[in-house]
Amino acid sequence: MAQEYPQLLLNNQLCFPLYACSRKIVGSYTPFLKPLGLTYTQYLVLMVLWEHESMSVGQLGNILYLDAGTLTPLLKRLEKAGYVTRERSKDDERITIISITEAGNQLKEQCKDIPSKISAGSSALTREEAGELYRMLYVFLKEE
Amino acid sequence: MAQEYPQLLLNNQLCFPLYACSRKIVGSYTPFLKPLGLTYTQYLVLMVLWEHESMSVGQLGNILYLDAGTLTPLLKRLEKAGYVTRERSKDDERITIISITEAGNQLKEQCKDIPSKISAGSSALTREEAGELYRMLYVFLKEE
DNA sequence: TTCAATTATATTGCGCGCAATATATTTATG
DNA sequence: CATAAATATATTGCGCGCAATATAATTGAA
Repeated sequence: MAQEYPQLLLNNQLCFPLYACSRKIVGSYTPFLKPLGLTYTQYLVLMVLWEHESMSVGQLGNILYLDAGTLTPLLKRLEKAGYVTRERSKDDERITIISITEAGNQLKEQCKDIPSKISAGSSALTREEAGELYRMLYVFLKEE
Repeated sequence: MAQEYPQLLLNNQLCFPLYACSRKIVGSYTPFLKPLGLTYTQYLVLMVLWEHESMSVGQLGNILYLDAGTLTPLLKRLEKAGYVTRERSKDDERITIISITEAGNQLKEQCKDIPSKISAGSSALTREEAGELYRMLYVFLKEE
């Protein structure tokens, strides 16, 4: 059947390649993360904590664009694995402070070569193009 | 804590903005799709069927980069809603043929203005930039 | 022709991702 | 000071998304 509404064609939408691409690239981390017992989202959380050491659930959510419904159970799994601690702030009992543990910091050593292995496979874009892509994605992210 | 491995900084990775961006844009469809009782992925499936009318589960998966583990339950929900039918091929009983129904085709009328409403909110990129973004995403998608 | 390999879909299990709601704490207001 | 509003996190429910496994049909090779 011919499509009388060209705007409804999959190939005319920016959203679909973005969605498919995101899943594909996130999936490309699995071979490296699964042996460590990590998911991609857990890896993102750890990257933030490797940089900042300690942070509230809400701050983590602001940085990663995730809410407590996603983060709370994920953080409990990381806690159970021994990579983070969860404790209520003394100053404000509403806030839960997440901190990286010694074991969590040691994971960094096992993860430090992952980015280069990932980007090795996706050399189809030049450095400039990748930079431009990065910039455009942040235009969307920062919007409104 | 300073990060001794700059490649592990969130802001140095292309994958994260892609992942966050994808979720944000997919989420922007919700206000339009939820009143119709559809999810974004169901909407993608319907877009393919509005164009092609009838197709196997495997073909749908090839187009949308999704596997039977995702598609089978999703298609059963669309069947239950009356938007598609699922029947085994006469020629090859392994194949399940998905076909759009009358009711499924009528949904097209209610969806035809969604793309313009979505892109209206994301006018931060010029037409040329959007085209360039689209092209780069497909470079990743088609890779290997 | 028989049976092993291949193909197509379905099922199971688990971790998101997010909307909606609940709970507890803090802040603001009268 | 009492209490209503705001804030931060937790819980619940549901639909993906995907790996792993299962099932059934078809194809291929001896």
